[in-house]
Amino acid sequence: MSRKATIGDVAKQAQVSPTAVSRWLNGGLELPEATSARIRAAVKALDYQPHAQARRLSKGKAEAIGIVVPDISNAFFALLAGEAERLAVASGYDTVIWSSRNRIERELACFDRLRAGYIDGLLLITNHEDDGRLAERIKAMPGRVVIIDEDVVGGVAPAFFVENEFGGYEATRHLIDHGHRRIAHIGGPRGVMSAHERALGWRRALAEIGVTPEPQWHVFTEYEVEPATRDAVQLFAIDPLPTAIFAGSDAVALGVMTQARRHNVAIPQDISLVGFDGMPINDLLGPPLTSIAQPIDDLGRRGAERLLAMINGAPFEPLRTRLPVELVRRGSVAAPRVEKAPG
Amino acid sequence: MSRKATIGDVAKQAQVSPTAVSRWLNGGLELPEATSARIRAAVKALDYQPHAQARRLSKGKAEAIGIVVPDISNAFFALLAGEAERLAVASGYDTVIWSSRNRIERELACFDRLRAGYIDGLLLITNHEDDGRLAERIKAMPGRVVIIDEDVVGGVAPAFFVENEFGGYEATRHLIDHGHRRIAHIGGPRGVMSAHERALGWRRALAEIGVTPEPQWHVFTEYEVEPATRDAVQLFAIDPLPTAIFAGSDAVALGVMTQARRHNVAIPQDISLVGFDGMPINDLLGPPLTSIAQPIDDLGRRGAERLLAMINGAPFEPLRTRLPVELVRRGSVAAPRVEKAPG
DNA sequence: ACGCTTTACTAAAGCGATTTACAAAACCAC
DNA sequence: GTGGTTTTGTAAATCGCTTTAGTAAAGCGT
Repeated sequence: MSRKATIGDVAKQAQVSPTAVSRWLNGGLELPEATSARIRAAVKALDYQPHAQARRLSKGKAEAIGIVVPDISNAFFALLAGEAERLAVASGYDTVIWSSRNRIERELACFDRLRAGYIDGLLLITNHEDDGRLAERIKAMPGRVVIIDEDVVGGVAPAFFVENEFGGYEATRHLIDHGHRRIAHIGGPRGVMSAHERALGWRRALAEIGVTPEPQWHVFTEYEVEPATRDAVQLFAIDPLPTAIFAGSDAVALGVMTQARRHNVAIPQDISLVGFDGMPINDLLGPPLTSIAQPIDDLGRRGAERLLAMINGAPFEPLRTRLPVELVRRGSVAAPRVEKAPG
Repeated sequence: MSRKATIGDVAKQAQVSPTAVSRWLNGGLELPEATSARIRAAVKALDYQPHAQARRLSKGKAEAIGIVVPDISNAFFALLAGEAERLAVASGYDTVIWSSRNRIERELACFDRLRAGYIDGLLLITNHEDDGRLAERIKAMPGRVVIIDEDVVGGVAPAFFVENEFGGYEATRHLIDHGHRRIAHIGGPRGVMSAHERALGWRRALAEIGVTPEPQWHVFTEYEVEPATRDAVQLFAIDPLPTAIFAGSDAVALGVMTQARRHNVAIPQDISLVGFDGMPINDLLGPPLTSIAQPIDDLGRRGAERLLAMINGAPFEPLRTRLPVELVRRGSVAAPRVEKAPG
């Protein structure tokens, strides 16, 4: 079994110099048909393919971008990453998807790969509060990073978020419109922008009807099914039970649904529920989950677009873009069984 | 803004040769404490990190593996890839996840990356019938490819599958045990091993009770929600309606559930349903989906394990390993409303 | 037939590491 | 103080490709 063919082998077989082969292949050299034909034939015969590392070392570009997601087995992130990847591939870039498991060390490792030239740019999707290290790395690589979905405080980079506050407001407003007043909220962790903003929207809607949420109405958890399932228990310990719950993400809503089932609480008969994300599967849940839909595709696509543009020389402007959200009505909201008369 | 530090910069600062730095960093050189301290200091001061492409070119290894999945936004593959990635990372390997969108050209492109030295090995998860090209590529890279979940006919490589036939049998048997006899099957595409085997199990169970399925009882689709939703229509056109359906995957079952809803058919009251995969979310569907659970974690883990072992010199043995499946009872199966007396 | 432009290439210098082969200095035994 | 060994390194080749700078030959106008 012979070694892989190099550009030298091709050159020899085509009776030209390696330079000629390289330049011809990369489109920088016009050659008479006879010569190109010989090169073409040699490439074909030897099944030549440039060595990726060598090519990249030489060019000083990796022609690849990285996408960091907290957890690739979370459907939301898988969708997001999938969309970003689709765009990158269409632009001729390789895509490396990393699952950080929400551990900052893993995220920092991705920045190392960026610095190491393994990738040209990074699409960062994080899920937790930064201790300053992420922001610092981002600052160190201007024009190489785009932030999606969740903020990194002090991270100077283009960013694409959704209208979290408005989404929280809409979700709560929707519940209020059905007659609810005792509306609890289980959302993402403290110190995380999206969680904070969604909770603000929830508070604002409640404030509009003169309701001040009691402290235990607000439960903090993570944006994943398992922690949410664990923490959702607290909701069912509130006395009197809330008549509705606004969950900070669909994964969190899944956790609430699991606990509701365990506590023999029927949704929406006993408690109404609104999620946030608008995952396609919501339609098929029992009951179908009403949710604030994010433009997941756009988020991934526009993030990747911006990153590629910057890599290819577009000016570095750390703009923050907000994308709209939309309430999608399904089956998890109904009027409350019995609602106290307002104080 | 200064250029990234190279090994030469470190060497200069530490007053030694680049060779010394390289060898010391890679553990090949014992140095007196004074010298190592200088190198350590220089590395720290310059925030030195070896250039990935250069290192890889030099070493002739990429220290990375690739994982090809049909669609990363499909939860089953996301879970599988996530688990394989976890293991690879734990072994110090980078992981590149590619979404092939089930297009063979995209899969072949991954083989090109393997040949190009961009990765050291490939974990192949495919979903469709091969036209011979995949098998050929696999053969050309012995010891570099491991196949998971779905066969590539003629692909000579270690492979990890599940007990598809037994799973199909169990699923159908479970329905039969509830009194069903008119059991339809909507499964994966023609020419795909898992689909074929699961259907065989279905036929065997039916044969045991003397039932020969009519041709229209067997619907072919793809293992994705959207095509399955489209094709599931055929099931609801069968007259008389089957009392139960065995879906070839949970995604397919989701499609069936969608159509059932549209046709006003209640699961499990009007029709019972069994899926295949055992996705965690099945618990939260309406109704919770009874399904044949695959050991997804094991599939990913053992595949990655084998691949890494081979990359590191373990002998190449193209063994096919079968992993067990297990029926998980949830809420989508009930006794039929009315069952015809046996012929 | 001379100079100028165009055509059709090539030599050689990188890219940033690793690795092999070798050497100066220090140490040690006798 | 001589020969051998160990310690502490280094010079230079190498990986496979790209790219800059340049040249020989052909074509062309006059």
